[in-house]
Amino acid sequence: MKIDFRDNPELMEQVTLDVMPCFAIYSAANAVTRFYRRILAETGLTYPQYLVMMVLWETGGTTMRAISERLLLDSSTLTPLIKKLETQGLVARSRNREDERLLDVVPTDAGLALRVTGCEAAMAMNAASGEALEELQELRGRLDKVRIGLNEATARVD
Amino acid sequence: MKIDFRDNPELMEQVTLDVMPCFAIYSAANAVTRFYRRILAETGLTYPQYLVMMVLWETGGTTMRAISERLLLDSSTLTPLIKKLETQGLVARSRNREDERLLDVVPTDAGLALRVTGCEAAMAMNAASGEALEELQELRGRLDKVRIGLNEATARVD
DNA sequence: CCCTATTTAATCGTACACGATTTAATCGAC
DNA sequence: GTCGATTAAATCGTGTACGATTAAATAGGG
Repeated sequence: MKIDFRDNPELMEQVTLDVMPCFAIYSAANAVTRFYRRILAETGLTYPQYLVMMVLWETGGTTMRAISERLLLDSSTLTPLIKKLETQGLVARSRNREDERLLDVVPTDAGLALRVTGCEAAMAMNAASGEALEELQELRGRLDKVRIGLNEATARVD
Repeated sequence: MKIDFRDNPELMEQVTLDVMPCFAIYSAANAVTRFYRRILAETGLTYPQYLVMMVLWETGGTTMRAISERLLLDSSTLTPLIKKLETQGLVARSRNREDERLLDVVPTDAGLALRVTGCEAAMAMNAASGEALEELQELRGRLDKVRIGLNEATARVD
């Protein structure tokens, strides 16, 4: 099963972008953020900002640590992003009373008010994909498995 | 089939990150670039740079315009990226003789030499995903359909 | 042939991602 | 309790993505 491309250089021609699932994932992700850019324009949210708001809508407010675990993004990505949400008046940031290391992030009324548009955006993206909801859920399940496999393989090297 | 969340606010609770295929795509794409960061470290390539090299390995050299169409990335992303590949000695950039608007991009010997490692990286990513090749191809097909649907929907607004 | 419309790269500004490092708070073994 | 280890955010540097704009080259109708 192990292929040595050095011994069979002609096999390299079989490895093309067209058959690489990683490129399909990468390219679909770019298409997702492009799509949401349009549909979220009225809210002023970018797609990653929208994901943070999703977590806050679901939880009603939580810590940056929890957002980081949920979205698999680290503090160096989330800190400036959440600060921007704060300046837009959509969230409030404050240190946690019990543990001052933690940052509480809570949606404001203005932030909560965007939830309707947010839900409509999610439905619009499902519709635009041209796939049935059932197929999309199957796709989602497979992607989750791939993501877990890749992240475990990446972590294993540490 | 059309849902008005304003009339049924309780339905918004059904719209969660867990069921959103867009988040699965986005998050899997982050996992892909994280995984390749490790495996491509020895080549000094980032994942997007690797994709450009894939196009050059397949074509033997082409124009920026063709790379842009193949990868669905525009010149504002590709120009600095390909300039970096040039300073790393992996590609040569030159204006096309027939049409001076076009930029020819050709792999150097050093660039061609990375192809073996590049093919091994693609195989490693397939293995790390934990899915069979057949499943990965099915996944790829579905993602292609979703990407096309999303990009058409995004373009339709123009 | 000329002049406008189109096409292609490049440039600029904004916003992610993430590795590496720093700082401050908490934990825990003793 | 104290101090070294751990944890959480923030900071910094590098490298994408992409909309908007610019500059240069080509195409094409009169």
